[in-house]
Amino acid sequence: MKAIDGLTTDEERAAAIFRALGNPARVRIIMELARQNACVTGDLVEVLPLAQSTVSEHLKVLREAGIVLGSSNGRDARYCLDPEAVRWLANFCFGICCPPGGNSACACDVPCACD
Amino acid sequence: MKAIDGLTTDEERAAAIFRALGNPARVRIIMELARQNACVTGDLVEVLPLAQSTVSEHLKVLREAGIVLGSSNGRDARYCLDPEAVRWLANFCFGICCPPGGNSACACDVPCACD
DNA sequence: CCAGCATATCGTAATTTTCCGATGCAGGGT
DNA sequence: ACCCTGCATCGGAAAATTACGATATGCTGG
Repeated sequence: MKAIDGLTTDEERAAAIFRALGNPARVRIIMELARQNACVTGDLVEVLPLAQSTVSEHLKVLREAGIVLGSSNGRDARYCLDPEAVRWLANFCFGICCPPGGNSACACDVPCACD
Repeated sequence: MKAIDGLTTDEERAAAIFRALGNPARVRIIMELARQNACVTGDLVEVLPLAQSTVSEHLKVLREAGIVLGSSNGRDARYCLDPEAVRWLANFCFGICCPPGGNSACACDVPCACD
C-alpha cells in the first residue's frame, strides 16, 4: 500500500481503525465485547469458528488499532472495547456527513439524512 | 477470509463499509468528497499521488461498499458521498459504545466516554 | 519446583489487496 | 466520420492479509 501524505492525524487514526474493523470476525469480536458489557477472553474462541491462534491475532490487530483495550499476555487475558475510541470514531463519521461548518448539503440527488 | 456466520445484516454492512474505508487513499477520497460538498470527478486524481486507474478502482470499491454514489462510466463521471450511509455508520458506532439498552458501563478501568 | 492451562507468537501457505501500464469505451468537438 | 479527452476495465506483479498448526511464554495450583 502506497503512503498517502496529506492525511491529517485524525484521518490516519480513522483509516487504521476502519481497517481493523473491516473484517467480519473482528466485527463479531467487538460486538461480543460490547454485548458482554465486560472484558471477555477465550470465550471469543468458542464463539468464533476460528482457531485460537487466529482469534488471538485478531485481538492483536484490534488492540494495535486502539479500538480494544486488554492485557497483553499471561494466563487470564482480558479485553474490552475502548469506549473513547468507539465514540471518537462515531464522531468522526458524523463529522464527515455533517461537517462543523454546517454545510451538509449534497449536490447529488440524494438529500443528506443529517437532522 | 473465512466466512463468519452469525453476523447480522447490519454487522455485515458495517464490516463491508469499514473494509472499504480502511485504506488511507480511500479515506482521503471521502474527505475530499465531503469537503467539496459536491460530486467531484477526476479532481481526485490530481489530489492523490496515484495513477488514474488506481483512483478509479478505489472509487469502485467505495461505490460497491455503498458509501459513495456515482455514475458508472461515460466521460464526465461524478461522485459524492451517500449521506445516509455515513450517518448509518456513525449510528452503528454509537450503538456499539452506547447500546440501546443503556448499559454502557465497561468493566475495565477506563470509563465510558458516552454522555 | 513442576505440571498444566490459557494465551501469544512463529513459520508458512493460500488468498486478497493494491497498484500500475495498457487497452477499451463513450461523448464532444471539428 | 474522425480524433481527443476522461474514465473504466483488464492483466499481472508485488505486497499485505488471513488462517492454521506448532511452539513459546507466563501464571497458578499442587
